Amino acid sequence: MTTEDRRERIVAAADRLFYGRGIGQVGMDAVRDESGVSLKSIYREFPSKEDLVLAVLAHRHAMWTDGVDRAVARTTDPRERLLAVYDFLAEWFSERDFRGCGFINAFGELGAASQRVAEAVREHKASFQRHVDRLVAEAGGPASLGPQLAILAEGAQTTAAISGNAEAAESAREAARTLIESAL
Amino acid sequence: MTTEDRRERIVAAADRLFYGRGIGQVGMDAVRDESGVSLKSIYREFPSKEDLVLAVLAHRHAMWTDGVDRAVARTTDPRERLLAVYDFLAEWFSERDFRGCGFINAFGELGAASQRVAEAVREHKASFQRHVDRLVAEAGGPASLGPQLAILAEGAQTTAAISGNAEAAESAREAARTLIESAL
DNA sequence: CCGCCGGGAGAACGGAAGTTCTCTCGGCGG
DNA sequence: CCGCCGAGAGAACTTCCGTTCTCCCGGCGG
Repeated sequence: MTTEDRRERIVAAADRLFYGRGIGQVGMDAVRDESGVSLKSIYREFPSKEDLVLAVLAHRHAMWTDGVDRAVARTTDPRERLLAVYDFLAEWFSERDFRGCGFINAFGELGAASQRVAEAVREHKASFQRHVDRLVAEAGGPASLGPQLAILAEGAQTTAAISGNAEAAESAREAARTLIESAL
Repeated sequence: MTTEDRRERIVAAADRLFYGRGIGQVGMDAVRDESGVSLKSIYREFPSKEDLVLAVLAHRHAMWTDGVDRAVARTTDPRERLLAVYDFLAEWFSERDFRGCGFINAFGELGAASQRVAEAVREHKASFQRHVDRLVAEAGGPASLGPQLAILAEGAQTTAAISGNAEAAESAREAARTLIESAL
């Protein structure tokens, strides 16, 4: 097993555990058991749990960005591309182990204690906002529309996580459609 | 000092600490120091930390509900009453120690570990949804509008918390206005 | 065949935190 | 005045967990 393999295994295992149970509820022992990599090797790759958390967030960011990109790429119509974001959310929400946005969860838990985590979360959200802004610009919408659409996406995530109703994505999509039509 | 006094002091202190730092980052010793009530008395009122967390959430729920009610009561025009929700958010976001929705934070941290906490958060959000639905009904809006407006409020909270820009409330309010006008 | 070394298993260490216990004091009823 | 009880101060106990260490094996170069 190569070093890269090990790194990926560790991050994938930690992601599953952190996301599923909450970061503070997961000990490094659990990461070892889930990944099959010894504590010694884990600590060689990630000098502290915080470093592992940051790696997990980076991994999640890549996955999320990929997912949105793929959904958006399914069409070329600028308006449909904007709405595709909510289609992606709908798919995500209906996954069996959906538990809200991992970044928001991490922020609520560690944002006050770890500046690095807080910064990673901020950057993730800023990146999403930039993406939405770009799609809005391509659709010829006003700059004020970007924040509104991003807020809808955020709200859908927490609503779906807490009340467990995946239809939040439909409501958000509907609202987005209204906002877009009213702005164009 | 009466028993009620003590209970309130404990809950108020715990609320400040839990909300400001995250629940897991606050020890019972810190609650003792902040409240000035001995551990023995704290544990007489609240048999476990989880019980204290639930009391804090109940307290927060009452505060939040009061705040929304007061903002809504400032006007009688049904449409303005709906928008007043976002005015309340704007005030809240600009408070110095705003750190997002305490319920969402608690849910991300403990939702998977504590069913009681998860249930309290769900009930809080459901209660807010009912409130919004009622306001929508009074304004003569369609049932589909309630969830959309609630999602906007949720999204504004996490957006404001993470990116630290209180203007999220303005964006949400703007979006809400558009949705309302388009639905009536 | 032999030694080296990367990695796993798991014990060990140190600190933090939830919970309980002991001791003490001050007020209040008899 | 005396004893009792509620409450605070703070130590003690236990468990958990982040982190490190020790021991051992198995493969790989000489």
